[in-house]
Amino acid sequence: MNKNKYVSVIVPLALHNTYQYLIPDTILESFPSSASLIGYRVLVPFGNRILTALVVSEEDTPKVEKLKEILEVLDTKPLFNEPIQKLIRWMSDYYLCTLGEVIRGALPPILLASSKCYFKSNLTNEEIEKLKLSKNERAILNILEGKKQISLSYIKQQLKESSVYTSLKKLEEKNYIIKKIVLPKSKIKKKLTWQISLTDNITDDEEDKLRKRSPKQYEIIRQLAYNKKYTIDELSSSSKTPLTILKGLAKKELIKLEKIQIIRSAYQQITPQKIKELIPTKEQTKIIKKIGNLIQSETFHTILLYGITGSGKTYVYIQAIKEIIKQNKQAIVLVPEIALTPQTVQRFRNYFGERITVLHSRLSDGERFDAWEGIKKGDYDIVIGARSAVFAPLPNLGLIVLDEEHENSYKQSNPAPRYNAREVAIMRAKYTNSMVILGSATPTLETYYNSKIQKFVYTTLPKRIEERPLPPVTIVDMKKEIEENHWHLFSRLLHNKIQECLAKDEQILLLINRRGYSAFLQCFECGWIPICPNCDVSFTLHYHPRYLKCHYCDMTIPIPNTCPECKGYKLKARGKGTQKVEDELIKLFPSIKMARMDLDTTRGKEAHYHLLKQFETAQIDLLLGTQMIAKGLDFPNVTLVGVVAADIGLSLPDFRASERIFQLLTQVAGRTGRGELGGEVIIQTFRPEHYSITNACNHDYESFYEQSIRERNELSYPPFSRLIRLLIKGKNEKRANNAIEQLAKILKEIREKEKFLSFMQILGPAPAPLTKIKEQYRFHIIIKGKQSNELHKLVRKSLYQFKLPYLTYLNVDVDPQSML
DNA sequence: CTGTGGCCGGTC
DNA sequence: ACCGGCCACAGG
Repeated sequence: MNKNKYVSVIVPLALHNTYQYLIPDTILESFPSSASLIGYRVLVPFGNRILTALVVSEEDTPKVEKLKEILEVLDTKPLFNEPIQKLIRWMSDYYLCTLGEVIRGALPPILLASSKCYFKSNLTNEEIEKLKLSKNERAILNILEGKKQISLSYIKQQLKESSVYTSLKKLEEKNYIIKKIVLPKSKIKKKLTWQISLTDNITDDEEDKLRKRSPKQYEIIRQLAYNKKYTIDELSSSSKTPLTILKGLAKKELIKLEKIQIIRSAYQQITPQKIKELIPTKEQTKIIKKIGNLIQSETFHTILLYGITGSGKTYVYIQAIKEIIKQNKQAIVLVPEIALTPQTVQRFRNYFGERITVLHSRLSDGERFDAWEGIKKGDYDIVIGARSAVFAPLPNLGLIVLDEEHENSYKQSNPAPRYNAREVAIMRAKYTNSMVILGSATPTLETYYNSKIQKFVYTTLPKRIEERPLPPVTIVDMKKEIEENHWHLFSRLLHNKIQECLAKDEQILLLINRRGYSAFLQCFECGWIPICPNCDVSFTLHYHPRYLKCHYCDMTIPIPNTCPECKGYKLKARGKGTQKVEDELIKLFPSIKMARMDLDTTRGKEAHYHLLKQFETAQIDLLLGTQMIAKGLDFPNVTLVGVVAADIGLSLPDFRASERIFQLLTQVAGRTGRGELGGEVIIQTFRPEHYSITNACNHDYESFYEQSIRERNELSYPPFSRLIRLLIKGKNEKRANNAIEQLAKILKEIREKEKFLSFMQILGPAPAPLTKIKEQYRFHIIIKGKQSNELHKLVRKSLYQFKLPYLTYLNVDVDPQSML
């Protein structure tokens, strides 16, 4: 009946508008008249390309005159259910970004592919040389010469700045090149294989016949006797089993031969292991009961699970999930960085086997697609994943667990949507009447505060399992070490402890706090430091092999022999990078078996997994690393944790600096004393009196909280206020600077005009602490206000009036984590 | 006149 | 984001 003929879609770009299209009759007819296309993906022409877009509404009248038609409907079911659609709207509203940006952040990239342009040359090399051509045209033809087809993006990349479009168009007009537009793949290929299964028990008679007449077929039947089902590659014949043999068997109806889909999964090597059922502690039982009651109520709640390191939080998650599954609902488990936590995946596998899948950014397109589809179909009860798994399309969500709730990897800082998975999880739970469990041994001040004011339900595990004590922590005052003329990377105490540990065949974790810890080069005559020309930060010195590298733009240069300023030769290393610590360790303990775990050594897809496996199987005595070794590892044989320099990062211009140090130290200290061997922690620092360090040393979260929250209150920082950061960047310094001035002016004008906004503080404009990254100059404004909605109103109104100048870019960051 | 690069604004 | 169109300027 009066079926709507028009749809409005959002395109996955930074555009605020929705765009309307006509549904062609052919498509209209193929759907029942009652069906709605809302939430479906469609292929649409947009400008001169083709995009995957998402339908958000239907209309029976056109909004503008000339409408284009939808090319194709890509889904057979809405991609998002209603709560997720609501969540997407909320995100665009709250994080001040477009709907297009939100769906780009929420969907696996292949689901939003757009068309690609390719070019092919009609000419041979000699013909090109004879022709009269412009510089650009010749360059393009040279790129295309002898190649099958070259993508537009590659040509643009090769020709850098110069405008290629006019040249390409001319060449096409002259018929020298052919343009080809390739539509986005609407469906990713499924991986298929043949599955062979025994139809019935074979009679002796038949078996006999087979053995005599067709030995190859007989061989297969014999194998199937062990296991009723095989895929074709699993059949353990010497060579590949020819399909014809199987077909022969199928014809005799002895086996069933079907095509099935192979689910690509990144975590196949993690198979369920038999485990003995744990006996919960009294505290665990109490919390599980409390959470169970809340789950029974089927109403939205956020629960803080504050449990010290090693207190058995994962067990509580597992029991809560079991409860959810009983209600025929599903759960999401968010972990900070999945590559670092194969142990967590393993534990969930042990409990839930095949009903769990993994979702994170390192998956291949195929793996991600398969996982996504499976989740939507209801093949899984549990999705475990990093930040973006908060959008997993579980049909009947009941619970979201955020493990290590304090981790800042839950906040996406680039690109937009600059969201925090913790807030998004809470909103999603609200829209679905679900529960959220935030677990941490060092909750963020914001979260702990929320539990104090009863916004969150507070639960706690104050003791370690099996009554194991927290490890004793010793602070070594490095100032004293130097006063006593012991000028070394390792204090005498830490040195001795490492030695003892090695002698006892126990394992060691050594933490290098990377922030500001990297080594750099300096001329000892004039003080010159090599600075990256693109980013205005000092180059980091690398040792094996030796070169200088900028950690912001990856630019690499050889180490200079002489100082370009004073022509002196005294260029020396300053600071202590992980590699330098490694060298020092080898010098002190020549026979030590160690591994370094940092961004440089864990590039590969499974590098983490292998490193940790080696550590687990004691092929390594000492694991040296940055913050990543502080996260969630559970190795009972680790009896010593050393922190080389705890105070690095403490004096950064960031109101969260002391919180981060406290979290880091508490977490890393928690990596030991997890087995019968016990353990201890040595923290080296130049500021032994700082409350982040002393409180971490005493395992005293409560005192740390009291002191920090007082500070936050006095300075009116979160949770007592909200922040929005506006950053403008551009290659042209003056232009970017003018733009931020302009924006500040508008903000201030609006604040004056609207009385209720008069309490908003506008800080800046100022150059950002990192003034230049990748040749772009950066300026920012930070806006602070008590009320989140007023803050949003001010910024939204200002952005509406503000026109961004050419070649400058604006980042809006709501609740920023970092202001550098 | 053409080629090129900067700038602006539209994309249903 | 990406592209087409407009304009100004250089070079013949």
